[in-house]
Amino acid sequence: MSIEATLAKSTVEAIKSLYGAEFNEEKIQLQKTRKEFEGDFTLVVFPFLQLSKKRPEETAQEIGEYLKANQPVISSFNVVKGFLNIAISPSYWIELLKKIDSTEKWGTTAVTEESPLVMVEYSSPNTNKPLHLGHIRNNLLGYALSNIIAANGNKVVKTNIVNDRGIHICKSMLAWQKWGEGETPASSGKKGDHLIGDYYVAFDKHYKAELNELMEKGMSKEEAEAASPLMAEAREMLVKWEAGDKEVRALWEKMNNWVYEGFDETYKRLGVDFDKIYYESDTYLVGKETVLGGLAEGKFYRREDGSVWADLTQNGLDEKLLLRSDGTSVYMTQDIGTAQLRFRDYPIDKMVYVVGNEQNYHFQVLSLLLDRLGFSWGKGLVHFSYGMVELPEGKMKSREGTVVDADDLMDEMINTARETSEELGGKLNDLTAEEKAEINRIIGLGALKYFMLKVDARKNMLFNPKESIDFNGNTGPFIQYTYARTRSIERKAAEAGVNIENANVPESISEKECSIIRFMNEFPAVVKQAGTDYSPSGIANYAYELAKEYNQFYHDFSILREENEDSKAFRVLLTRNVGKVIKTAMNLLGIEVPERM
RNA sequence: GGUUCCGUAGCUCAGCUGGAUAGAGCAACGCCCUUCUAAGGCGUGGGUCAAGCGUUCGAAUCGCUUCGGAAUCACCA
Repeated sequence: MSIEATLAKSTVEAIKSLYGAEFNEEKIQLQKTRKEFEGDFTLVVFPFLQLSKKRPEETAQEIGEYLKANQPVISSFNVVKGFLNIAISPSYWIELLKKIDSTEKWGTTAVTEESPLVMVEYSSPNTNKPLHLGHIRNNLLGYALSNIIAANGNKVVKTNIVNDRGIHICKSMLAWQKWGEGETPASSGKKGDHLIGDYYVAFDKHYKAELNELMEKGMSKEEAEAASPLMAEAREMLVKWEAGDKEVRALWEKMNNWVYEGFDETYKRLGVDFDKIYYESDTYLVGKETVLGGLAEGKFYRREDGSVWADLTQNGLDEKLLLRSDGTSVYMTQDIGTAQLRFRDYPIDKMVYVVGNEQNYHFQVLSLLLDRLGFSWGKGLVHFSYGMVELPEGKMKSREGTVVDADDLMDEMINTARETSEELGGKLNDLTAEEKAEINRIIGLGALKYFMLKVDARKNMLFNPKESIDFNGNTGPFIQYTYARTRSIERKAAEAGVNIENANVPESISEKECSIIRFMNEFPAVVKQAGTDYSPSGIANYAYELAKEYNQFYHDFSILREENEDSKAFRVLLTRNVGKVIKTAMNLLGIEVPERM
């Protein structure tokens, strides 16, 4: 039983014994004691006043005395107004530290045969342009979330649905045909996704020019858009694609493969991966079948023009189009098809979609439709809805060239890490170039990842490219730095022959040490909370707090210079486990930690 | 207009299942490297928790209203 549960249970007994009343154990308010007061846990006694019919101070005093008499782990208590501050004896914390040390994966729950299967969809790129800052947030959140869900004892299947078909792809293809002169990633040295992205931009440029020309001739904007020969060609290409035209399909495959090679590189560098990838070119027809099946069963209805709709007015929503009058699929149809295929492939208990908050409505509808179509997990699907990444000028706009490219940003972060470590007096000078590069990569990407993950996912966040991402303060590198220090202490302790395993328990330990162990005591609850809230930021902020706590300890206490052998061993043991917990937390976020930096 | 989300220090963000004097980091200004890694530590200044009303012993946190901002409401994806 955890210490908190023990205290809560004991408090219930105290209420019963002192006031002869029952009190629901779950309603007991036990919190961490604030720094400015003495103690480890604080019991809020206001809720008991009705039962005690006494003043808060008196009530707290009585309960405190009862607890102290009945729970040997309590070393002392004090009362401030209606707050009962309870101090836990150091021996308890020492035992806990040993337990943490001997628990292989402290804070995580093992997966068993019976564990539910959770599928997490994230990333979901279009194949017509490279990944940008918004995708970075998506990928990092999705990956971290998958780790957190897995750490809470679930089987996790990470999946990616690639939007590889549609008019936008045809635009790139057409532009490449017209102006590409056979350019390939190999011939130009460009990454495949960037190459295709350039042609997507080229299409837009020519299209805009064409519209302007037509508008100068007196057409309205709408008329010009309808009359644009370039757009007509793109549409024609899409029709050919859908008809399975050999030439178009071959070009499509060739160009998409360039993009995939580019994406793979970016994913690898970001450190994310997938267990199963779906392609919309495979799923959109399945969606159509499923919708037609639903139509036959009377779940949907057909309008006079032939289009198929779902009536969601009884759910407080509108009517939703599922198939166009020409029989082609819309976005929603594809998602239904993808769901169908996934359900065939895996025994899914829960589905989590990591998709931006701009699609809240879409997922509300999808949930209802999947439920109506008989998917057991449809109703309970989770749309992990995250906020946009904004620039100081507002939203990123590809047309205005304000998009922050994912590859460029990663390059920049790693460069900055290198410059910083050189400025700091070349602290890595005894390492080989490869070792240095590896550490700078870990730090640069750590800064980026932590920056993206520490803020509440559902909020829009601001990224200022000019001010860039910090390496000081509440950052990834600070936490990594703290970890590197713990590892350094461990190495030096081993060299000095400090005997951790068989050391005696020191006679006394400091408040700070108790406080750090109390911090580690919270870790399993933090992981659990992050799992139920789907909140990587909870883990991120915890890692920072723990690192900060240890840094203060590190500064104020001699660890290896401690005279008393037992104390020295104890502090090294503490250090080792702080490192262990930091590493686990960071790995849940998908952030690597360096052995030194 | 309907729906949903957001508004906390100059800036970026924590805190939100109601609890003590609202916290970090950045930026500014002091101090600390012959001392286990200074990407660090300590200190100073900085707040009408958007505003109002309500519920309560107690509200940044819950409810209602108003004001700001964002997203969405397509035979686009």
